[in-house]
Amino acid sequence: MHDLDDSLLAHLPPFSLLSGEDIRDILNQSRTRLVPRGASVFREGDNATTFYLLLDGYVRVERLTQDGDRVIPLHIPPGQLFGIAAALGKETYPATAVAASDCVALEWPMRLWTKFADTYPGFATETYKIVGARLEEVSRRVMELATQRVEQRVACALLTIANQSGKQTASGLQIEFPLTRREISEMTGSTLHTVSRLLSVWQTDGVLVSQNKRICVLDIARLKKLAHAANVA
Amino acid sequence: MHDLDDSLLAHLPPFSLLSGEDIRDILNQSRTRLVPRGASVFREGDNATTFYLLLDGYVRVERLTQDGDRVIPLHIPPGQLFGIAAALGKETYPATAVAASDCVALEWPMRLWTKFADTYPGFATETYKIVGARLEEVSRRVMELATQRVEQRVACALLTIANQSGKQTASGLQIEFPLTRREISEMTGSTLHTVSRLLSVWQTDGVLVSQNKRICVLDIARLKKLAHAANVA
DNA sequence: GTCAAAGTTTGTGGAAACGCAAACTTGCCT
DNA sequence: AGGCAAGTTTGCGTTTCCACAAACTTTGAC
Repeated sequence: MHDLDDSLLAHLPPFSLLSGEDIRDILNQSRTRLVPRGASVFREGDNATTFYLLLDGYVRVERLTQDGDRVIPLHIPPGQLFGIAAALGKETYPATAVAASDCVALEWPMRLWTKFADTYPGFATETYKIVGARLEEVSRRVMELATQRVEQRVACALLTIANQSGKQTASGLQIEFPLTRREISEMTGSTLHTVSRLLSVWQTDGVLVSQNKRICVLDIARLKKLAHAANVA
Repeated sequence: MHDLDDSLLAHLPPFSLLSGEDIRDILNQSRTRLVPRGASVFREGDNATTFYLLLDGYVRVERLTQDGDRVIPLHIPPGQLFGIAAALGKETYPATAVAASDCVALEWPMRLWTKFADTYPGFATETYKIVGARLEEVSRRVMELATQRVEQRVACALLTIANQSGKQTASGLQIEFPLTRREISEMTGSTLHTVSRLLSVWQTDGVLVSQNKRICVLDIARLKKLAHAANVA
C-alpha cells in the first residue's frame, strides 16, 4: 500500500512508543494527501471528519473574527498531528488550516482516532502532549499581546518561527516557508505597514534579510534582544 | 468518609457518564481542600502532584511574564477540573491558580488521573472536552487582543465572566467574586487607569454598577454592543 | 514580453491608550 | 476609633502605532 518508510514515523511523538508492527498497521489505514501552497486542508466550522499528520511543509492555522479580521494563532511544523478535533470532543474544526508551503500529509478518518487511542498504548498520551504544547504556545501569545509592544511581538514571532522551522544556512537561519508582511501582522496583532517599517530597519541593521517573502535571520542574538528588551537595548 | 452528595457530581462533565458506584469510588479517594480568597492552590512551575475539582468558588489562573507583569488568561467556574497537568503530559503546573473567592475543592494525587482515565469510560473524554473549551477560550482571547480596542476587550471580558459566573438578581447580573480594576486590566492587556475610566463612564451610562470590587451588569444588551461594535454605537 | 495582481515601502496626520502623578475613598487591622 | 494599606479616580503630557494615501516593486499568468 504505502511505500513510506516506517522509520520515518517511529521517532515522532504520537508513534514513538509503538512497535514497528503497530506503526505499519496505522500507516496501512492512512491515505496521503498533497496540498499545494495556499490551499486549505480544512476550514473553520467544517465537520471534523478527518485528522492529519503533517509529513512535510508547514501549515498555517487561521481564524476569522466577526469583523472579518484574520488572525494566525500558530504554525504547525512537520511531524505533528493536526485537525484532531475528536481528541478535544469537538464535532467541527475550530480553525482553518492552510498550507503555508506545499505540504504532504497523511490522513485518517476521524473515527479511527478513538480507535488508535484505545488500541495503541501511548498514542493518546503522546498526542495530548502536543495539545499541551499548543495550549502553552497560544497562552504565551496571550501574554505577549497583553504586555509587549508591537516591535517586541514581531521579534518574538519571528524568533519562534525561526527556532521552530528555521534551517541553518551559510548566511543565517532561514525560515522555510514564504511569509508576507501581512501574515506577520496577523500573527502579532499589528498592521502590515508597521511590520514593513520594522523589517526595513532590522534589515539595514543587519539583523535579517528579507526578499520575496523569504526571511533569513542573520543575527539571532540581536533579534532576541529586540524580542525581550527593546526598551533596554 | 465523605458525606458529599454523589448527585452533586453526577451531572458534572467528567462524571456524567459514570455510574453512581463509580462516582462513589472516585469520591472516596478524594480529599476536600478549603482555600481562602487570595490564597494560591498551586504555583506556576510547581511539581504537579495533585489535580482538583472546583466545587464552589472561582479560581483565577495567573501567569507572570519575564518582566514581572501579571497576566490572567482565564477564570475557572465551579464544577470544572483544574490542575490536570498530567492530562497534557506536563510534569509541572503551567500557571498559578489563585482563589478569586473562598473556594471548596476536591483533590486527588496526580497519579490517580491516569488510573481514572483508564478505568472509567468517559472520564478522559469528558476531561478533554474541558481542555478543548479552555483552548478555545484562550484562542478567542488572542483574537480579541489582536484585533480589538481596549474598550471592546474590557467589555468582552466582563461579558464572558458575567455569562459564565453571573448570578441573576433583582437589579441585574451580578459577578459572584470580587474583581479589581487591576485584575480586569490584567485580563485585557490594559492598565488599571484605563479600565477605571471605562467603568466610570459605563456606570454613569447605567450599563453597570460597581462598588467594593463587586460588579453588577445592569444592561447586558448595551454591554454586548460595546463589546463587539463600540465603533458603530 | 506585457499586464494585472499581489506585496512592499514610505510619508503624514491623528487617535488611542499609556505613564506619571496626586488626591481621594474604602476596607481592614490593632 | 484611628491609622494604614489597598484600591480608585482624575488630570495631563507623551508615545506608540494605526489609518489613510500614494508610489513603487515583484511575481505570475497569458
